[in-house]
Amino acid sequence: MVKSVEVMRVNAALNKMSQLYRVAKARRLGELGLHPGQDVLLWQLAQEPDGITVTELATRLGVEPPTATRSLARLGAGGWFRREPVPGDRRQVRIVISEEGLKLIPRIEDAWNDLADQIIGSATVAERAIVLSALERANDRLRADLGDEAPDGS
Amino acid sequence: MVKSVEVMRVNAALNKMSQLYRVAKARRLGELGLHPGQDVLLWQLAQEPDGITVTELATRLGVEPPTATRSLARLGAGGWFRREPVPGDRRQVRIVISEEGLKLIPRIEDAWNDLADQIIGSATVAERAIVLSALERANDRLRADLGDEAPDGS
DNA sequence: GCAAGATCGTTAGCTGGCTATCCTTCGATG
DNA sequence: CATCGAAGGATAGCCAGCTAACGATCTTGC
Repeated sequence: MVKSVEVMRVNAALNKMSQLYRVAKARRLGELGLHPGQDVLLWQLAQEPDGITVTELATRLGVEPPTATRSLARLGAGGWFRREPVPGDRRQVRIVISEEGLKLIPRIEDAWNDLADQIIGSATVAERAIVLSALERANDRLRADLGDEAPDGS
Repeated sequence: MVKSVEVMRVNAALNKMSQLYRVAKARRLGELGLHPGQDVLLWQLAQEPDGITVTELATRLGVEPPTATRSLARLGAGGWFRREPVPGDRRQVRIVISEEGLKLIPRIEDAWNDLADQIIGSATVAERAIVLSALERANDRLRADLGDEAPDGS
């Protein structure tokens, strides 16, 4: 078991990080007319030019299907994607990113770049490697603890 | 500027961490009849036996006052705190934790311990030091970027 | 002493996460 | 071929974060 003082600091740091990261991202994305979460959604759509189903999208986002449905509903007004029926299965719908949506991708990636640089840019190469591996290992353990196996999507 | 591949991994890891940490915490807190966020709120109240104002609470939580108001409203039904008028200023209200609320604190801290252990327990002492310092430095930079100066509360 | 500005807390309305539930459609089984 | 279970998507309701804006109160300045 880890020391208690360390635990409190880790807990505090994680809580803050969780929140600050979200707020900082919200600010950057606001300039693009996007809200937090919509960036990852669009980016995932951009990875599959032929489109993906709602459930597949939710899985890649690491989110439950209802959340994906609602995000799409909010985002729908922007015209950044279209819905196409899947031949042979009338239950499914393919979500396909539009031209307008594709244009946003580079700007989204720029925003991510800025943020990541802000967060780990001050660390040395060696430190970054340790932090990154620690982060990914922590995620693995959390995932295992939750009995979940969703790929880490974005 | 950090390399792009690294950026993607950091971004992915942070997004996931943000989410997994919250879900894992939700599970632990659910056993105590609490929702995510309410743990930190109660813990902060416990740090000041004489109570604090809503605005002060919000500041310590690193949250906006309306969020604190609503969290208190939700939590109010549980009887974990009471409201006391502030002599000399009828605008303010002191939120004071109750006996019942105080009883939850050790169990909350236990939950945090479990989580932190799950996250950084597998790292060596040296790695933990690096990760912790990197996390705190990242938070400082994010805070500075946001032009905010809220103390990191919990 | 009165008016203008600042501060405290609350309410309203937006976003996004979750679970539970329902409807439609597909598949598998009798 | 008819039914019943499984799966995809959408809906409803809960929690929590934010900004904008309001009434009440205190403080400041004239």
